[in-house]
Amino acid sequence: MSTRLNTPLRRIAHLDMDAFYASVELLRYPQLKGLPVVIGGGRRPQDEDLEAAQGERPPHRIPIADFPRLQDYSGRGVITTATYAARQFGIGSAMGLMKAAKLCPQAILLPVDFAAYRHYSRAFKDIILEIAPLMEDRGIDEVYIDFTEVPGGQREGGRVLARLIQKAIFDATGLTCSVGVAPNKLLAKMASEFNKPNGIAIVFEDDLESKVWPLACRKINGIGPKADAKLQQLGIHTIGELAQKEQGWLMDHFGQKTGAWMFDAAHGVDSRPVVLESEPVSMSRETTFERDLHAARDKAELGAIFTRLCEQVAQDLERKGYVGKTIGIKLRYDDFKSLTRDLTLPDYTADAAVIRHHAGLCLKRVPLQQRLRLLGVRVGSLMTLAEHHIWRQNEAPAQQVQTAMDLQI
DNA sequence: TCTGGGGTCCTAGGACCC
DNA sequence: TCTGGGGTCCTAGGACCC
Repeated sequence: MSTRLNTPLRRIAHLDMDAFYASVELLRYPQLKGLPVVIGGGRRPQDEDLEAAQGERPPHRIPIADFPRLQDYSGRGVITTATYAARQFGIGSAMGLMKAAKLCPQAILLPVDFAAYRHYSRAFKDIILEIAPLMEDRGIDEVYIDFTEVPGGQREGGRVLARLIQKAIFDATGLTCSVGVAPNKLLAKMASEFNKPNGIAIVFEDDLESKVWPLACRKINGIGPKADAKLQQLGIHTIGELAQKEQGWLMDHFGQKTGAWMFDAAHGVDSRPVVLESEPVSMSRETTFERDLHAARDKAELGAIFTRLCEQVAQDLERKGYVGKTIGIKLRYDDFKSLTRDLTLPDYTADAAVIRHHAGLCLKRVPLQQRLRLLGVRVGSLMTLAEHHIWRQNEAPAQQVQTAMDLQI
């Protein structure tokens, strides 16, 4: 009994901004509220018209008729976000814009404005950090928060604190979010979907059977289309059905690690901590061409794009203060098949010319008869500049000795 | 009118070393 | 001479997530 009083219940929150990109756009263009709006695609001349129109009058005064429509778009690109009104037409994210245009040609198409989304992302995260300092960044519109030791974090299972954070974010930005609070990240992530939008869901261990087991396996973060298809084939559709299987049986079908993990997940078991800081493992840039390119026939164009990608990665590394020693390329052929090649250097670099040279060597190891639709450049095995400084003092002299010995032989 | 961009983690085989 | 394992690093591909 005394342990119960002294040890607070572990309460982890998952917070997810509601239709984030679309909501940010609606702050700017409130006249579009309730209309089918789609965000995505590459830049087009119409986007500049829209920006020019903004220059002349406040965005909220731009007449709806002046916005670009899906039917005016031509080219590659997918939907990043669609408003609920657009989803009514069967439009969903990751759908090709051309396909979406057939479903709802009159939908308004806005260009992606990452600078704006990043600004609001920073803003809502700063607000959370002021209230609850143990926050894990999970991308532009999601975070986990450890409520366990935060004052008020235990009240009503976390509902009071969740409400406070929701209100603080809304008051400062006008954006709404959904929060799930549960004993761990796995359950919190599921719970944040329960009452979307602008909702809160509180889950305790005892709620597993009633609230989690009826859900589709796909709702487990980590079970994607492939694993789900395999589960379906085995006659397993819900998390409850998954939980009925023995761990050994799951390990036989999905491998030791995945099987054990699935078993735990189905039983609501997850001991992953909330991670406050993490170092990047790799940085990359890639681009899909406006039309498929051929290595020989479009050599100059391809070469220029390749060099630009290397320069961008080098810039990203430098701006963020990293060096890396694994240089890689990725390409996608016109039939959508992709492949990667990489090589590891003896020393770390962030130099565009060094990256370009070794990415070029990777490219030589790849068949180039077929047209390409995408090219990418990646630098991995990253290290911070500070770490690299120390590494050079220890490792580099050892390598020099090695080289000297090799030379003697 | 198909199918973006930027990531992480896992697996698996081969090289190489002890 | 034959027969082992482990451990680590490198490379390629693939699943998954936002």
